[in-house]
Amino acid sequence: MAENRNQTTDTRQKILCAAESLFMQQGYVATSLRGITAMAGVNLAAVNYHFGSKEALIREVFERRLGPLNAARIAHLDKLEAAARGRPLGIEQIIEAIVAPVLHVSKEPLPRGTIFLQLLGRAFSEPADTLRDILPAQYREVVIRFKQALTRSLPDMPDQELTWRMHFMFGTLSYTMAGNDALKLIATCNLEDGDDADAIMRRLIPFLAAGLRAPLPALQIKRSLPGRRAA
Amino acid sequence: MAENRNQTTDTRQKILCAAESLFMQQGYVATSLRGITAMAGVNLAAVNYHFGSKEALIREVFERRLGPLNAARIAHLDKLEAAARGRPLGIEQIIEAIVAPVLHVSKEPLPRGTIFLQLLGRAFSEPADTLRDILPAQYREVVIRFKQALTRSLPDMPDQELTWRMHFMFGTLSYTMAGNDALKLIATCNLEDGDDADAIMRRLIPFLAAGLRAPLPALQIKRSLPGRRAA
DNA sequence: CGATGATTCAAACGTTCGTTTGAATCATCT
DNA sequence: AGATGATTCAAACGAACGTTTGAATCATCG
Repeated sequence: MAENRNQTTDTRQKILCAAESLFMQQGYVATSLRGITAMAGVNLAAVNYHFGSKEALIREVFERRLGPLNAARIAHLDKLEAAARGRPLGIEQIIEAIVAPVLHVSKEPLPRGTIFLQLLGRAFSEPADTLRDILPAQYREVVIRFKQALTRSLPDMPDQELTWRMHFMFGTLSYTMAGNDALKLIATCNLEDGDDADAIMRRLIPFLAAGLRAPLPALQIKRSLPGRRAA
Repeated sequence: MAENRNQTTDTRQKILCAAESLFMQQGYVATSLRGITAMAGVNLAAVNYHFGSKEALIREVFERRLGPLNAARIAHLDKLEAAARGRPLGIEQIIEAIVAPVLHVSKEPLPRGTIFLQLLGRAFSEPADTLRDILPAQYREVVIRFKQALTRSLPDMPDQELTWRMHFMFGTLSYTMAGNDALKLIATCNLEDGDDADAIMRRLIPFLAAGLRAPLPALQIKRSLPGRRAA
C-alpha cells in the first residue's frame, strides 16, 4: 500500500482547488467534472476514484475550509468569554468574532481564500440538495454559541426577534462575501481603491451592530401596511 | 394570423409559471425544459416556439415580475417626495418604499408571489451569465433614485460609505426573500406562528434603518484587526 | 368549403454529462 | 528482480439535455 506520498494527495488537492474555483464561477450544477479535471491537469476518472462522486467532491470542498473557519469563530468567542469572566460581551466584539476569521481565510495564498468565500456566499442560495445536509451540520454549533452570547448582551430582546436579526446578519455577511460580482450588478458608483476584504468588513461591523441594537419594532397589531408603521 | 385568443397566451403563461416555480426550486441550470413543459402540461417544443430558447425564457420570467415591482418602488418614492416638498425623507420611509412593493408581490394569488420572491433572492448569487444582463438593467433606476433620496436624508455620510450600506441593505433584503429554506439551514429555534411576509418585513425595516444610520466606522488608520497587514 | 397561417405534437438530432471499465503505469517491499 | 497494490489513463457506457424538424391540428376568413 503506497498509501500516499505526494502523488495521491497532490491529485486530490489539485482537484479540490480546481473544483472550488469552478464551482464558484459557474455554480455546482453547471460545472462539469471534465472542466474540473482539465483545469487540475488530471484524468477525468480521478474524481470518481478519489472522491467517489461529484456530490462527494463538493462536500469535501466545503468541509475542507468551512470546518476550520467555524472552529476559528468558536475559538475566538471562547477567548472573549474567558476574558469577560461572565460579563456580557460587546455587540461589536461578538460580530467581530464572526467576521474576523473570514478575513484570515481571505488572506490565504491568493486567490484561494476569496474564491472560497464567494463560493460560500453563494452556497446558501444554491438549491442543490447536496448542501442541505452539510451546511446545517457545519453551522449548528456556531449559531448556538453566538446566539447565547448575543442573548446575554441583549437581554431585553425577545428570542424570536433575535433569531430574525441573526438571520438578517448572516444574510448580509453571506451576500457581502458572495461579493463583488453581485455588487457590481447594482452599484452605480465605482467603489474605488482600498476596498479590500478588510475595509469591507470594517464597514460591515458597525452596520450590523446598529441593526442588532435597533429599537424593537412597535408591537404592531396585525393591521398591516397602509396604516403605516407605528412609533 | 390567429394572433392570440387564449390558446397561445395560455400556453405562454403556463410555461412562465411552471418555469418560475422550477427555477426557484432547482435553480436555472438544474431545471430542464422537459420538466417545465411537463409541469405546464404543454409540449416540449412549445418553449422554443414561444420563447426561442431556454435563456430567453428565464429572461421573460424575470421581466414579467421585476419590471412592475421596481416600477412600484419608484412610484412609491415619487409619492413620498412629492408629499415632502423638498425636505429630506425619513430613513424608514425610504426603506419602506423599497420593501412594501415586495409585500404586494407576495400577496399575489398564492403561492405565485412568494415563489418569485425566492427566485429573485437567489438570482443575485446565481452565476448564470444570463442574469448578468437583465438584473442591472432592471435595477439601475431604482438604485439611482433611492441613493439620491438616502443621500439627502443622510447628508453627513460619505458617498462610498453609503454605497456600501446600500449594498448591505440589498443583501439582507435579497437573502431574506430567498428565504425560509436558507433560514432553516441555520435556525436553531423554530420561528413559529405569524411570521408571514408582513411580519418579516416589519422586522426588517428597523434593522436596516438602524444599520444605515449607524455611526461612521472610526476613520481608521489603515492598521487593521489583529495587527496584521499593513497599508 | 377550402385556403392560410398559427400552434401543437411525436420523434429525432447532436452534445454533453457522470460514471464505469480494464488495461497500463507507478511506487513500494521481500 | 519480481510481486503487490495503489494510482492513472483512454475509451466507452447509457442517460439526459436543448434544439430542430416536418407533419398534424386548430382557428380564422374569403
